[in-house]
Amino acid sequence: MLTSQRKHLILESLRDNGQIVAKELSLQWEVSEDTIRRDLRELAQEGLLQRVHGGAMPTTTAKLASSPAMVDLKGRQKLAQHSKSKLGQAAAKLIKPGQVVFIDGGTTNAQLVKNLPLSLRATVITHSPTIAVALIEHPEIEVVIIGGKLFKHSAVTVGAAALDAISRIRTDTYFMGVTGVHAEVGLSTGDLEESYIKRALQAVAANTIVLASADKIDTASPYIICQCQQVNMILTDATIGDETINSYKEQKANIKRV
Amino acid sequence: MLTSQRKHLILESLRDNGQIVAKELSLQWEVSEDTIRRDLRELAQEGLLQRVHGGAMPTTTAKLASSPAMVDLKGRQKLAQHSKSKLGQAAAKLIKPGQVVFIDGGTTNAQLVKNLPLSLRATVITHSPTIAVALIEHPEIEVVIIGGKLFKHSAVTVGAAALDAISRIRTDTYFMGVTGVHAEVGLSTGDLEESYIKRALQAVAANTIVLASADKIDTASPYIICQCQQVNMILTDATIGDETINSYKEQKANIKRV
DNA sequence: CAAAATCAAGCAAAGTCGTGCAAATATGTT
DNA sequence: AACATATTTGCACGACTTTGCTTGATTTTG
Repeated sequence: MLTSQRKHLILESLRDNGQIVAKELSLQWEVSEDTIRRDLRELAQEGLLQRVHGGAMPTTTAKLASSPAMVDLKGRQKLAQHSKSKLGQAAAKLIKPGQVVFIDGGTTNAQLVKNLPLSLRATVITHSPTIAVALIEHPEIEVVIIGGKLFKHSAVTVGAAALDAISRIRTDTYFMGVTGVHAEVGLSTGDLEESYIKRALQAVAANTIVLASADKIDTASPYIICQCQQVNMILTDATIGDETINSYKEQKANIKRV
Repeated sequence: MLTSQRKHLILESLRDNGQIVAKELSLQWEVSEDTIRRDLRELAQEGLLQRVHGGAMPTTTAKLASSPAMVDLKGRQKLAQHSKSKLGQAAAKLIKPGQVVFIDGGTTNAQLVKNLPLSLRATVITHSPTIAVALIEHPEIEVVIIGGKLFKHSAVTVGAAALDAISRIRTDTYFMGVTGVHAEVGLSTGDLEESYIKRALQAVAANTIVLASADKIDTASPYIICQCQQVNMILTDATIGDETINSYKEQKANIKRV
């Protein structure tokens, strides 16, 4: 396993779980605890996390007096968040008044919800309780929740009950969340159940739009959802290079930067 | 569990409940009381809380000696929080390993969830996305969400879809939330749709337990769910007087104070 | 006052950390 | 291709931290 890849995954895990336990990761990835500790040391040096005995915590949660490293870090976080937020803003503009849309789980789609205007009148169907809670604030949006067994890693419902409920709806647009976008492999996700749900959702949607932040581009996860050209649009970061974009266009995928 | 993680949770719990009881946290997190006491000692050293015999209090409460009126007000708020938390604790103890329970929406039931031990293995069915999100932290609890149209005022799903999903389940215990408890009127709530859902849930549950904080007692809301004696138990505040309790017992209602 | 609960201090076991070192693997140069 | 240089990784070692337990003091409660 590559060092940079590991560091990347550490930060991702920190975002997802709010904490890092060195021993857990060493077991999970079959490397020594020393290696994880070294990674944590270096990431802490860059101000990307806070080391604690046994692992690490996000710097935001850490209650430390402002250190010189903190300024640097906050700027960097803002930057990464900013491009995700841009993506969310662009996606939010695609929802027109009166439409019925399905919003998938995931942090990128959470950004979409954050950017929805409070006055928007629309119907949002979701299988993510997190998204549903975020939409309570919007008085004009009718929210419908797809029930089922809660898959905790992604915080969305899955299983037969969810599939059954999905089969009884039709939506204008489906905002699909993915963990991997790859020109040859296609769109992919980390859980088999989820991949079935995503295909079912695509089948009942007139349009499917994928929101993929830069870190998802040119990566693949275990379970393939469909090919890139099978969705109506892939929305990604402005930071992605021209040649990368072209590799997707060669596959006739409709990929757009914002 | 990481030390720093635990300290953050202590401060969070202090904000939520207005007080810390060392023994309770040691039971809930399955660490020795010494460990909790050590954490409290160190947090007190940093001035983040005020140690008291048996646990800790927020520093703000202690500092308010200056304005007598404010002490009273803040103290009352803290007290109200504390008694709600007590109710949650008592209810949490009623859930036994392996059981299948339905947890209704509402702040009192949210307190129940906060007090569930992390190691509890059980199945929780809910129609509240808020409750579902709170349970993501619990690794051993299987969460099932009842889908439907989201009723925003209470943040629970309602409607035909929800009723249909409810008709297909059976639970050991239903923790019902209400907005009114009255000896003559019975149990009531503020929304018609919700009252139907609550009756349906009661019908599929072997036991129904009502959690009612002091402010609900002897009040009535527009939509009646059922009579007080039709549920297996009504759990309420220790602050309720004996004569009030007796007025319910005369109706053969099983009301208990904690 | 006396029983019960809570507390602090000290101790030992287990867990975690940093440093130095050597083997394995990449990278660059001749 | 052969060699030198740099990076990465796992291991060993001693130092440090955390934790639960014991003991005896202190506080609370009836």
